[in-house]
Amino acid sequence: MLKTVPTPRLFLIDTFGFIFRAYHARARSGAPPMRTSTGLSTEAVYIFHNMLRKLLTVHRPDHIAAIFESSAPTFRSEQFANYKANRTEIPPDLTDQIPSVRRTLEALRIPILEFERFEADDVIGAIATTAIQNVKDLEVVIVSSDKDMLQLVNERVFMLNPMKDDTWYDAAKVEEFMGVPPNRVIDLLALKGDSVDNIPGAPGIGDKGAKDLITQFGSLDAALERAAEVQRKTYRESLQNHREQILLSRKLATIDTSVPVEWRLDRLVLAEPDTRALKSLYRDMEFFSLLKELGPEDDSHTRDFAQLTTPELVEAWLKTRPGNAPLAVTLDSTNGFVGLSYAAGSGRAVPVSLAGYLKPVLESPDVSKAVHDAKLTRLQFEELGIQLKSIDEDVMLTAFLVNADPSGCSPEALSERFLDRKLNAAAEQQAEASLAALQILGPKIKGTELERVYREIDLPLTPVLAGLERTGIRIDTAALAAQSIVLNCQIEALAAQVYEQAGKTFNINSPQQLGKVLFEDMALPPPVKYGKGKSISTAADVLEALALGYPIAQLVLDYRQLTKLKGTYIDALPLLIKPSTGRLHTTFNQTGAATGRLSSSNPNLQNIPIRTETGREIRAAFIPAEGWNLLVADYSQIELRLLAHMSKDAVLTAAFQRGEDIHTRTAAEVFNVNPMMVTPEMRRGAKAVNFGIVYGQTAFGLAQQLGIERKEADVYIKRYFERYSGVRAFIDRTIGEVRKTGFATTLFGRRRPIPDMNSRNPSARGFAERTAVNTPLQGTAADLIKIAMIRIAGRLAEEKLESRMLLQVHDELVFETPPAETDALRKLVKAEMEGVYELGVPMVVECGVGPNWRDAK
DNA sequence: AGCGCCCCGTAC
DNA sequence: GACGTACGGGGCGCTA
Repeated sequence: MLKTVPTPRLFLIDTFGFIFRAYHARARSGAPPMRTSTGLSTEAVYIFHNMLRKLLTVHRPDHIAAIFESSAPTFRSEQFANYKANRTEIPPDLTDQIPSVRRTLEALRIPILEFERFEADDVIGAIATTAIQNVKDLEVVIVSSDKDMLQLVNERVFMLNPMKDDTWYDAAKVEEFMGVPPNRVIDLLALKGDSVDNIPGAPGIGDKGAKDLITQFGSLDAALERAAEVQRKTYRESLQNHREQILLSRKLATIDTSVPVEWRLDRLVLAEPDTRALKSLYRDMEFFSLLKELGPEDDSHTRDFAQLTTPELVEAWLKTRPGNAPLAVTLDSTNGFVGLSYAAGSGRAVPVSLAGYLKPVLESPDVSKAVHDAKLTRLQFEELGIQLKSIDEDVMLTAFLVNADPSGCSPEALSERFLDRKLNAAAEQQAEASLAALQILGPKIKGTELERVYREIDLPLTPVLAGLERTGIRIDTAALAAQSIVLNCQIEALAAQVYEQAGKTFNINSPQQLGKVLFEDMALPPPVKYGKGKSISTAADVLEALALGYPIAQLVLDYRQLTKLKGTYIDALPLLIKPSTGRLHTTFNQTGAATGRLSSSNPNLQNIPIRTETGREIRAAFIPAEGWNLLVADYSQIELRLLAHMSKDAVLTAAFQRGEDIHTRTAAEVFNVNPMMVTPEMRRGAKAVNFGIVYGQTAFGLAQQLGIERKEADVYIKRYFERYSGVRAFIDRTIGEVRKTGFATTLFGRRRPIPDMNSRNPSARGFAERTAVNTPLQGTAADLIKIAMIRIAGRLAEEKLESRMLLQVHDELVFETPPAETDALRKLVKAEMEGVYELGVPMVVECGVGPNWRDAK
């Protein structure tokens, strides 16, 4: 029986022709450019990749090659200076994609052919011609969207246009499409020209004319010879007068199938795709859906290059590390790999299942570790039962000290900024990137005050914070559940009243709808202050101003407060309790605030309510371990004390030294009365002034805050600075220095760039100036409490106390403590916090003990 | 449906 | 325009 053997086929891809057309087709379509998160264009790669994939699956080529254009000048451009002149302006974002196009081909294991000085067209023509001459029965398929290529079509050469719905061209199809058979395509082009390739053609003869002339005379040569017979005057004269140009055009349009290219069919074989390379490409290009298709599991054998998949490989690799080299470590928990590197190019990934074999090294105090985020990495390894030792470098913290930009410290941001490359997601590459970034960032802080902040504050704080996070805090969920029910009733009742007053129902939560109801439907007097954007502000201060005259305003205020507390805290917090510990574990971020303060998230435990009664109920749900106490220690007026220290203002300093109530003192100064005569109202005003000074408040803001006239606020501020002249001088001096250096600096040398100090925009400049004054105060306070935390944690360990530090809230620390230790802890904490650093004024810490956070006061 | 931005409100 | 530093929820418009 006869077996039908499929005809072998060689596919030749016109690479540049394709990506060029694909790019422009997409650009013309008006679709937004496809880019990675870092701005790298990817659409040409994407389209090219999809074309290849379809080609490979639909046609299953046995033989294939992607032809690349020579980057050097070609013999054609030497021959005719303007050749393809209109095509040479390749947009830069397309040029940028060419290396990735190459990677795509390499990953799909499609052979690449490139010959110096030859056009892709000619190379394709030459290969197609020699292929069918030399290999019996072989068919050639040209993959191109360039109609010029149709001249190559014959009974064994075909063209496939992936841009045009995979149209398949054999000789008949060429004739149908072009109106002439393949061997006359060059004649046709010679007459009609080609603006893209800058082939001039015959002036006055277009598509239709060219086709008709070739059909009528059978060929261009015949048409030229018998030009006199042409009826239409423009055609006749064009043929007669532009003979040279037409012949040159034909020469340019002719694909030169005789260029000497050497190739071997057995080299142009399609192999299995390199999955590892494909994944890496997809990651870099952010083709996440394609990445997902490949699936995570076959990583183990496709990544064997960088992967240590057996204990033996792990042991062998570890031995390659020079004894003194710091080891960069990452843990990619999503994919389940530990990343390791001790030098550029040494990166390896170890499956988490084999992490145990790393334990001796990771836990060795003699092997120095470098990580991106010490606190996170420490906690991640604890989950694997590994206690990392000697974490001597934290790249994230180093980067933050170099540039206090909360958004610029992620591995991705650092990789892009300092390594000028997109971060690959593979664990071993992350480790390498950490090392590389550290090599650039480390020297920037070496020998400066920043290095001391790093070595003495931020880095030693990481295990302390890890402890706080690991411990978590206990929550009285039953109390919160009960509150939720009560609040629900109250909220519903309030909503009903609001709807009744409004005469309709609407979404009270929508400031937009609320604004319409209040100021349009109900015609309440709108605030002088409008919202920044389009809609009228319905902010609390606006509603407060209306509350006396219009009951609905107060109802909305109450509604807002209750829904806020319920949504943000009462209902949200219990959901975040970790089942394995039954407690709430926040994350403290050391690079979350530009001043050097910590921030807290998931949940944010630094903004738990305290001001309102309902809010305090929430605070009461934060409780110590069964039978223990909660101890709260907070710095009294730390920022104003720092202001006294830094400004050396005599009045402020004396007031703190005498242990006076600072707001009463300020009231006495500003209102020029004896402290005994200060009323609560006066003290309230003075307190607002004191806060305002720290934040750089203006008279307008103070007036707004206190509900007084601007002029009156002006007087307060003027008197304040008359009495506290040292503060005035400090503010002026600080602004001057920050303007000069561009940085605001804390007492310990932590610094924050303030770029807008010389801005022509008065608003931006004002903002910069306020920041310049506030940052040293806020930042120094942050430094101080961090140092205190490190010392307290040290003493808790040394003295083997069971008490645990739970939370930090900027100027406050929260502990849980067994009754037997409570007194000792109170003394210890107070001493360490107050004695953290000697200032020109005393530091005062107030401690409270209680059964919950609200009552520990 | 998911993302980003705005408004608003909570803390220090 | 007007008070510094954060985080987060809900609304809402945009994009896919």
